[in-house]
Amino acid sequence: MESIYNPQSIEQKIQQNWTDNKTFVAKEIPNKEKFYCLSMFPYPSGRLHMGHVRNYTLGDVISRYQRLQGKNVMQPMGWDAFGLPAENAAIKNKAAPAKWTYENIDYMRNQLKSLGFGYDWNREFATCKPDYYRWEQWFFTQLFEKGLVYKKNATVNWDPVDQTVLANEQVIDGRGWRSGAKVERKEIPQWFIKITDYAEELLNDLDQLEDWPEQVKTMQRNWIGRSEGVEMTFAVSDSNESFDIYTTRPDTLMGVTYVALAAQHPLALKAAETNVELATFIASCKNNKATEADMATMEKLGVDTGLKAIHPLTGELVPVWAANFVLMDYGSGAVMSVPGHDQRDYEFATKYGLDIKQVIIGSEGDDINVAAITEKSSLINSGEFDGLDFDAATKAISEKLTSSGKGKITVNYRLRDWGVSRQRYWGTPIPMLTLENGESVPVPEDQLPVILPEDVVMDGVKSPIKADAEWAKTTYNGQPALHETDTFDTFMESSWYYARYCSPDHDTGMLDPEKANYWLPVDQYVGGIEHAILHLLYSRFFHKLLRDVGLVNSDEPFKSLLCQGMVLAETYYREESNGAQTWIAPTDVTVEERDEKGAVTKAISKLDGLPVLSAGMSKMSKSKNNGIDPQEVINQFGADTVRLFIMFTSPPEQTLEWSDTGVEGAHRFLKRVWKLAFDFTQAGAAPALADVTLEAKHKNLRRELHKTIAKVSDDIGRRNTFNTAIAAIMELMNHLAKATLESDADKAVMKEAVQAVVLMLTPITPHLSHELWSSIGDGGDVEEASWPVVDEAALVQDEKLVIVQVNGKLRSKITVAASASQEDVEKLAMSEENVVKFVEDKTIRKIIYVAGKLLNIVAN
RNA sequence: GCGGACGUGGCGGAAUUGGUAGACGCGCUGGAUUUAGGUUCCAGUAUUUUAGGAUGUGAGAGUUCAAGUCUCUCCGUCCGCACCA
Repeated sequence: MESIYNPQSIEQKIQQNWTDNKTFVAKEIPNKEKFYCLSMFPYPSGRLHMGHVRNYTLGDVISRYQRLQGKNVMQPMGWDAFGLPAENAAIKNKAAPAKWTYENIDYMRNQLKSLGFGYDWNREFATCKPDYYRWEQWFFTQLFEKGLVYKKNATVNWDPVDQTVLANEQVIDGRGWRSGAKVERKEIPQWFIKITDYAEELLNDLDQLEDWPEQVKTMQRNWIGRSEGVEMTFAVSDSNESFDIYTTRPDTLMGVTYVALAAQHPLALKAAETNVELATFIASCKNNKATEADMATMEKLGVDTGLKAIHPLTGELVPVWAANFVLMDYGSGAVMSVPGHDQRDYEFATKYGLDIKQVIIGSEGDDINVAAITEKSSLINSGEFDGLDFDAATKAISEKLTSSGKGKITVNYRLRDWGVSRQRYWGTPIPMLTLENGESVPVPEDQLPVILPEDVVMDGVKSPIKADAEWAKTTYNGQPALHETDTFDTFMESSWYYARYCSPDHDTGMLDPEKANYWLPVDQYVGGIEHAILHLLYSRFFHKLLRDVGLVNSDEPFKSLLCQGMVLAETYYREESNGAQTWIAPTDVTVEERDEKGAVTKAISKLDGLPVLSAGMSKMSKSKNNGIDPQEVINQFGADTVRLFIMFTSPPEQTLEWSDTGVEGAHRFLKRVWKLAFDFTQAGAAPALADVTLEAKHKNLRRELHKTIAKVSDDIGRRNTFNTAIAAIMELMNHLAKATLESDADKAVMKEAVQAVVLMLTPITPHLSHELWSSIGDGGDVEEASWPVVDEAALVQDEKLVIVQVNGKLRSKITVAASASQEDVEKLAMSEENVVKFVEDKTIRKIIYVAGKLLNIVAN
């Protein structure tokens, strides 16, 4: 072997070896424990960024570790290939989105290969290919037949820049998640999937996901937003109209002094026909779609509709108001207002001079003249319900409403049905037809797939399949019909790709159920926290849909979930004369000075030598120009160094701060490992451990080794704390570097240790380990080797270090025989000079002994 | 406003079951090698000190023989949701 570690000369060769030997091609093997490890597939944007590298390194380390554990591992990779950036790039480059996408895929595939990830490339697919999306179209028509799909003319979020509809989830702070444009409201026909039919199950099944981060489950619970309450009907006085309201506080029903409708409520709209003030108010609400955060703090405004509603229990008349804070799409778009016991209603009532009635006893200090009493306690001023507490009152009142047919107990969800229509070109065509009579029918199965033409010209305004009037024309049962020209939300493709990997070439169905049920559920899913709600909720929903059409037999798609943190880097800028900031890439900056906190106080540009300002650490991004190109680091140090640095610097869920010196440190460590292995090969043949006599130093070294094996196995296999696993290997290396290589026993122990180090590093630095194993291994490739086993006998200590404390303070450390009794230890401790000094003029009150570990003498 | 996570050296971080606080790495200091720089190797690196110790994990209290770890109050940072009736 070479004496010097030279990653450039080995990595490519080894990657080729993996390809040639089909090392990572996975097959269903009955009676062998399977392990399906999946990292979230990338959008083919052009180049890998450091976030991808972190994500995929985590997945690869876990996969390779499980493989060494003897499991049948499947780790696939593919492309989330539909989406907006391809259209934008196409407009800019005057090329078709398909061409741009396929070129990016080719480039990024090579990048992934250069990082040495152990993917089964036979399973690769891109979601923009008809042999993938045809099954998505087929599935949608199945959902239509099952009544889980409907078309609705609805107010949607309209992104004026991207010219498309956004799902609620794609609106962030009132702006489009990609364009950042202020979202407007617009009414157009949309296709929806009834995810709300599965709300209860999506909520309840979160409880079985023991290996998901609590944070993600909490976010999903809040997003589904289940609440229990009562729905009741208020009749409108002097008319035959009525409307429903929803409340979670039926106990306060007797305190209702008015009701409030959403501005868009049908009754409000109708009343506005003869009420100019109301019409003006409704119009202003429509235009005033501020950001959601602003809305929460926005002034509560309303207008009296002039209508009177009849209280369902007392028969009293209460005024009906239209108010800007009532949401049309939650509950029924109307609320009963109890200003005495709801702070928002209280403020509204105070503002408009409406009655405030107390029906709940407050605690001491509460004053209905100052604020609403929102706690739950006993009822007053509520007639027959006086004295009841919240639960009893809720029960009694809802029973009374139910028996008189004026209300019922209901459950409400914050979750809305999933609008899947997009007015974009680069997506899966929605497989629906509009007949001449206006009826919508699914495209018959024998006419699927509806193919998206790839050879198109983007004009930047209209989708090519909308611009070409001929494209939509077709027939249905001999009658003229038109194809839907909208495409699916790209979350549709990513909602089932994990299942398609099990049988990517299956061409007679969406999935091959036998293969799908062999591999599913995914054992370990790795991806960004930004998908905590949308992608992960939709995938869970799709899995249940797949189950309900008999394609899979599990309830949940992802058994265990790991969400990696962001990658940060130093950020530098210059203040321009007009006040704008110009961001300067950290690779173009030389740091000259840091303060005692390590913050950069002086830095200059390498390009012009003039000073630049530091903005500290922030997420690697285009806008801050602080991305580090993985390719450049790979070229300089090799893939293994990048992988090691990323895994060592932070625990996986935390943010990772990029550091050039840290990368060098990781590289330095690999050079030391290489040197140790090289020196070992130069020392001559090593005899078997069984054939040598071990001295104390050998036993100590073996104990360190096996302690390390135990820790690394636990850290990687159970805790997912790769950083501490690597630290333990480094610590072991520090011991090994000091060991001599002279006697046969030296060599035998070193052989065991070097082999274990190389094996333990295999998941993290697979190229280095592969190469070293060919020189120091027992034959065969390291990918086929087994994870080192802890030798319990080597862990046994003849002597133990006992910490001696006096009154809880460390006074001495003594070494005792492992068999020593408490009495022996006490005697030894009492003979320690430093212990005697602290107890001699005191009375010993108590002695605490933790066997073989700690002795605490309590004295005063 | 609601929910969640977190707060430890110059920096990233470790301490898994309440039992030696600061593993490992970076940086820094000194030394060896070298014409020099770089590389590599060795030693040191929480604060303070009268060199015995004392202090120290955001602040304050509490429980305990023993608290970074458990309890309470407060402060701060980050993330998610946000007029949800």
